[in-house]
Amino acid sequence: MVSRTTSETSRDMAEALRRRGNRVTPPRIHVWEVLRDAGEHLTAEEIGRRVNDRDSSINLSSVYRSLALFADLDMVRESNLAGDDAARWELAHPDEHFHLVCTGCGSVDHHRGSLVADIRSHLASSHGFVTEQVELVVSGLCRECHEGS
Amino acid sequence: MVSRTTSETSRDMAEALRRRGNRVTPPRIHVWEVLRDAGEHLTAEEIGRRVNDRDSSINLSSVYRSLALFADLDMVRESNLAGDDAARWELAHPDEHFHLVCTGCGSVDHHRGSLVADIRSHLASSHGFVTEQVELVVSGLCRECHEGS
DNA sequence: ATTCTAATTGCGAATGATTCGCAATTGGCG
DNA sequence: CGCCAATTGCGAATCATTCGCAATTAGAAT
Repeated sequence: MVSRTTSETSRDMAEALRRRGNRVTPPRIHVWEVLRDAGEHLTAEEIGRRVNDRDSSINLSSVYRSLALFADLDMVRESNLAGDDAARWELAHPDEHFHLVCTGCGSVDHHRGSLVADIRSHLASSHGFVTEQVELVVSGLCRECHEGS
Repeated sequence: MVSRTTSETSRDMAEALRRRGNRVTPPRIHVWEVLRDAGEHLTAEEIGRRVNDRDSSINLSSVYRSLALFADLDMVRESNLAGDDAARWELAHPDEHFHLVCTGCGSVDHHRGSLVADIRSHLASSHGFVTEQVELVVSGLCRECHEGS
């Protein structure tokens, strides 16, 4: 069963681009596939490195431009993990999640659950606030680091 | 009734600094008081401007250094509001809150409530994750902008 | 009060992520 | 196959934040 809300395949990605009048170009294809294969959130720099492993002629600027475009189309998501300098990117997922950053081991866990939806409904009912995006980053100690100390 | 957990007065701030062996200097005093008087989150640049209104000899670097020190002592809090470039600062408050950023009018509301505590306890019980800091920024449309459209 | 010394400052230069301008290239419709 | 606006590569520009370092200063000791 293929989801139509997320463009899981490169083909879907290409369609999504063309539908909006954007071209399907090597930088975009590679950025997409790198993000796809990584599964995790990557720095623009990391993405650039991996893209260059596939095609060394692609410039970092184009990586940034591709990411900006995909973000605009809600196909990738940018997040700024706790007090960090560089933004990180990942494929957009329909089910919202947030990040658990462990200050002990540096691991970043993707936490899925109803929390984000709860926040959304809480704000809607109590504040008349229509949520567009929830940016939630929790830092602390994961179970392993906590028990180990 | 004066809170002892937050150093509400400049005197308390001075004590807190000296207790840790830090000096009480003009940059620190002014940064503190500007933040205190503003009540809201300000950019380092904005803080610098206001500090300079009081003492034009104070350098922006010192503003940054003061902020970093206060943040280290948990006396001010840095937050990176939604997809923004510059960080914003405010006095640390013992009761946790988060920010509601309206994409319509640009207003930033401070939302107090149990949500942050809920997140904290949820993660502790279901994930064994000991929360240190919760960074939550919700963007969307506030009631006024929502109704007005 | 005066002295001493490490902490702190002001200044300007460095950094590092991200963006921009622009001429050269190229996707994709006809 | 050819056109032409969209896109790229490249290098320079931004912009917030940080750093190095010599000069200044808070505050403990005298």
